Amino acid sequence: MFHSEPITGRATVKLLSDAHARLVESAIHSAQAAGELPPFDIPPVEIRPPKRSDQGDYAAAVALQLAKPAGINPFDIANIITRHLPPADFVGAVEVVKPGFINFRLDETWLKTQVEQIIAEGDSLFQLNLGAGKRAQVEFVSANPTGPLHVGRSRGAMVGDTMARLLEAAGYAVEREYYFNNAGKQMVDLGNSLRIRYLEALGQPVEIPEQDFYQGEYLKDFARDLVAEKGDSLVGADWKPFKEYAERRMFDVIRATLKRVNIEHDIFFNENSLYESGAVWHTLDNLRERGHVYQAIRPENVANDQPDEDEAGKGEAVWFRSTAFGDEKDRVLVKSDGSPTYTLPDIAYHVDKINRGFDLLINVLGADHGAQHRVVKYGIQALGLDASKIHVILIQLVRMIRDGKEVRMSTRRGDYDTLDDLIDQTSADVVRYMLLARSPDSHLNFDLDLAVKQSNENPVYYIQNAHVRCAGIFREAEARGLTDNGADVNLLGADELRFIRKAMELGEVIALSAQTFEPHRIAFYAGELASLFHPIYDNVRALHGDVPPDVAKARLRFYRAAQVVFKRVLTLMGMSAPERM
RNA sequence: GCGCCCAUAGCUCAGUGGAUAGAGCAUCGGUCUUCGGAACCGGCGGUCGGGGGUUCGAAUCCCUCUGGGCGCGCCA
Repeated sequence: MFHSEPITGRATVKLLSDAHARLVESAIHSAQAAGELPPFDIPPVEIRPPKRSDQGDYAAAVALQLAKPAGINPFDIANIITRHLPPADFVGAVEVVKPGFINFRLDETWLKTQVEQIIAEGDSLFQLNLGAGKRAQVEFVSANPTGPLHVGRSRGAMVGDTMARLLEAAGYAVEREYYFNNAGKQMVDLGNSLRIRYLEALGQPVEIPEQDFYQGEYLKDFARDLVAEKGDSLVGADWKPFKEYAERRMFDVIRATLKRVNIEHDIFFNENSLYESGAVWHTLDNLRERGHVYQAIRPENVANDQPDEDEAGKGEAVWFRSTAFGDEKDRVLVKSDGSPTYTLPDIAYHVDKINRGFDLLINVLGADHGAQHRVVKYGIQALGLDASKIHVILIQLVRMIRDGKEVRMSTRRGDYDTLDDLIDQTSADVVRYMLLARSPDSHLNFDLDLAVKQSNENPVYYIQNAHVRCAGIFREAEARGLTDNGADVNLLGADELRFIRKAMELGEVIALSAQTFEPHRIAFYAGELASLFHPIYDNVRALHGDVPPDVAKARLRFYRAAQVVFKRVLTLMGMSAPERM
């Protein structure tokens, strides 16, 4: 039996779409109870702000959906629902329109009270409890320490960190994790590359290899420092001490770079620890016990009358029968030489994550890893664990555009555009925004020329300027000895309320982003908010013209609230909220 | 060949099966010179890649074709 609870505004209503939906559900139930609507299962009621403002602040299309199951025309259904709507202080006018839309208008008096509410919530504005008591982990960046972060990786960094911030706002306890491998051939190459640079720095004749050599300038810097520290004591050493030194320095560089864009990971997880703990082989044993593994020269389910050329000389490998879970082919877990492929420790890693008790695991990966993560999920399923906790945000690749042409990147060749370079040329805020403000599914053309421009073509400044303007008003107000203390928000006008309406959608943006794993939404919302703000700033003067003192005070109060909203939104994007520009 | 992603204004891109598809830039014209103009207002600009289908309703879901990106290792 549906129990309708009184719905009140004030401090409690943070998700207005949801609140309206509950009103409608309640109305349908009571209409059914009264016999005005026939019994039927109520579909999920979805309510959201319509595109056009003359269609209300929140609109419901349920009546259209219900026409068939109810056997009544949608316009009548809408009217019946409207009659049974329970009272709520945030609801103003309710209108039923043509085919059967129910358009809600927010109550203006209630809306005005939200100005004070926004100011009271401050930095925790629209802090939700959707994830209350739940732990989420976001794994992102996860670049091996072979070089500085380049721009391609950076997109995942911004998306991952913003996702983490939004999950925090939704109420989750969030951990940020960086997974890395320091044991592979890449790292041997890195050690050898530094060894050569070291010898070079000592003035010894060296030959720069054509292959397997990292050419970046940073290794020359490391080499100089290493000479200063150790002199020529490492001349006879192999790659190992160089690899260790390079790794440590590289992580310092990477961490410092991430710090510049307000990203700090809680945990750096070394793949190697999975070997040290035995987790890798334990995972394999578990898979074997469950019968998902077999030993063979080639996968068992391919036609074997024609052996592959490259199978020649290879012994038996250990295969994971991933086809049983929908994979297109089985995967090798252990090579014939006895060493594991990347897949096995990756599965072990995710087992480890799940065992750490997270309710939600988010992986931010580049599109080039799209196939790999599926194999991991199959592995998790094979082990009888809940793979549905794992959600992958697959990021399409970034193309750097300069002078209208694509700029190719390669970490190994050394002619990449590093994230540090990019920040130097623009700013941390510009980089964060431009890499965030795109759907992950969409390829991102990063226009270097535009990013460098500090003009109105650049949306970042437009948004931040809204915050700057609010701060400016209060600097001016202070200089004139004015305050917003004791303001009467009832004196606010329609322009200001239009902004407050939009501000009240922030909760939905946070909730939706967290539920759909689409952090880019906040970036577009920020732009919309700013484009509502600037005209108001121009038209609604607080300190200028013949504005009555009490009205001026109320407007100051409004700008106080606007500043809170912009600061919150900018912070959610990991950007600064400057007071001046 | 197979799998995943993409195709929306001149450009870069939003768009949770709903009402007349939006924004920024570019372009053309206007406001205005300040509570910091990195601003405001208006105009121009679209057969949502083509074709079928599902639905009361499709840019959105399904099929297909075309054109792009990525992936299809006993690499990581």
